[in-house]
Amino acid sequence: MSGARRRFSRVRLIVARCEVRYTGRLTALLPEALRLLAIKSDGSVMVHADTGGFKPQNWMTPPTVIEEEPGRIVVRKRAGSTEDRLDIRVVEVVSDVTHDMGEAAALEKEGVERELQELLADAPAHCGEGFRLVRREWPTDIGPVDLMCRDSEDSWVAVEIKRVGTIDAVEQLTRYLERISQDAGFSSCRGVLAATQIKPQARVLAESRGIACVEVDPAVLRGERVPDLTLFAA
Amino acid sequence: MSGARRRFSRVRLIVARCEVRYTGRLTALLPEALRLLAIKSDGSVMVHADTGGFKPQNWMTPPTVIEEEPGRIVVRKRAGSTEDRLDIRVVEVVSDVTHDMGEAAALEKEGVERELQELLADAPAHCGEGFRLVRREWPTDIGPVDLMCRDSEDSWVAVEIKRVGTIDAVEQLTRYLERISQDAGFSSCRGVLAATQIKPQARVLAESRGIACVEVDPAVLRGERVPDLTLFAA
DNA sequence: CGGTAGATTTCGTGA
DNA sequence: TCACGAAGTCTACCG
Repeated sequence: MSGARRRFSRVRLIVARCEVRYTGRLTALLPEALRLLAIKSDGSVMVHADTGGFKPQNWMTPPTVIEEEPGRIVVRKRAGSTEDRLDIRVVEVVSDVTHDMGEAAALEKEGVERELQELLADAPAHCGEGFRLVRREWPTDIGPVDLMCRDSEDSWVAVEIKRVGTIDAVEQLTRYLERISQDAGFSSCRGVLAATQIKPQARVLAESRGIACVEVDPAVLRGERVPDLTLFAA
Repeated sequence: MSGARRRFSRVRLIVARCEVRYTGRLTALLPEALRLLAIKSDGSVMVHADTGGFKPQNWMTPPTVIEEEPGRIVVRKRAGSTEDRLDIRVVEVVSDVTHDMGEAAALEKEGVERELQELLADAPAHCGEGFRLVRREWPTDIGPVDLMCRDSEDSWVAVEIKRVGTIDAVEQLTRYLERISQDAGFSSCRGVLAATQIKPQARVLAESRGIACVEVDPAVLRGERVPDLTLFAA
């Protein structure tokens, strides 16, 4: 079944003078100009200009229905009770090619939050002195705590891990702590925010709520780099 | 000066079998496969597969430095103290075309939060009966309140405006209210969350904190649509 | 299918 | 330049 879909794996690239109108969550009009249209086999449609970085000027994400007739391409998509719609009025086609693409292997990433959580689960002491891991993804009814630990005095500590620690992360951890502390035995549970980078305002908010902040370096956790000696200097 | 730059307004499209490695904020590897490379004249580089929606599998946003030699394209970019780097090992080129693009006119948008704020500033009564606007973007030291109003009993009301009202919006408004209520004369200030759509969980959280929720319809605010009569029925 | 959290978020704006 | 907040965020995951 999925093999059958693979056969249609292709990208169509159209360079054309066109006007594009989007109606949906907002209304947007791209006046007539030369643009690049890219249509993927999964139904994605992108309208690119020569500038503007990685973001298309206009687009539609799958699942879509694409209708084409001479001088006109309409892309439609259900969006709740209404409909998102991309109307492309094609004035002149400069180029229109379709390329068959083979099966693309998956992207391998490292350095995202997931990996950070794995590294800190293996070395919880980087979150605080004497920390021992009790459980990763400790469940609460409003979502899982990234790491639940006990500290050197056997007190509970909930650790929230982010790549970038923002106010949102502090709010999230605060909600967990509110929830956890309602359970008997956890009333004294405290919180630690561990992140590769912690925003100043997040730090202020966290510390005003008694939440500790720890900046961690993934390279150090991976053992690729020797930690800054001053961290351990007496 | 800007005219000179315009002359190089173009997009280069390469379909090639290649392997792509990104190192920077994280490390990512795309194994060898047939992919679409798009290089814009502003220095943007995108690596697309046939699926995966509007987001490239790998990319680099301007400003970049692009170095090319046979079988290899390297895209580099300063990122703080380090360097972001996209290494493309090109095994086989299927197609390599460059298209000149004219000047693309600017995009016109409406319907975003900004417009909603303007509309509600002109008609604050849609946020609550008898509301009068005192000030838009009322400053606090943790950020501006969207609308500061007084209600029919002359009490202060802080209005937070969102397109979609989520838990985050409730948290944000809660912070403002905490901050505002520390000032003499504002201790009784209450909060209203106004949004075109309010998520059920956000509504529950808001109401548990005494924050009122109001769903507003931009079309009605613009006078394009007659409001649902049941809203005003006795 | 709806809701939540993550993202190389990107992108704009104001200090 | 930095930091924060919006975005047609998009996307993956979980219920």
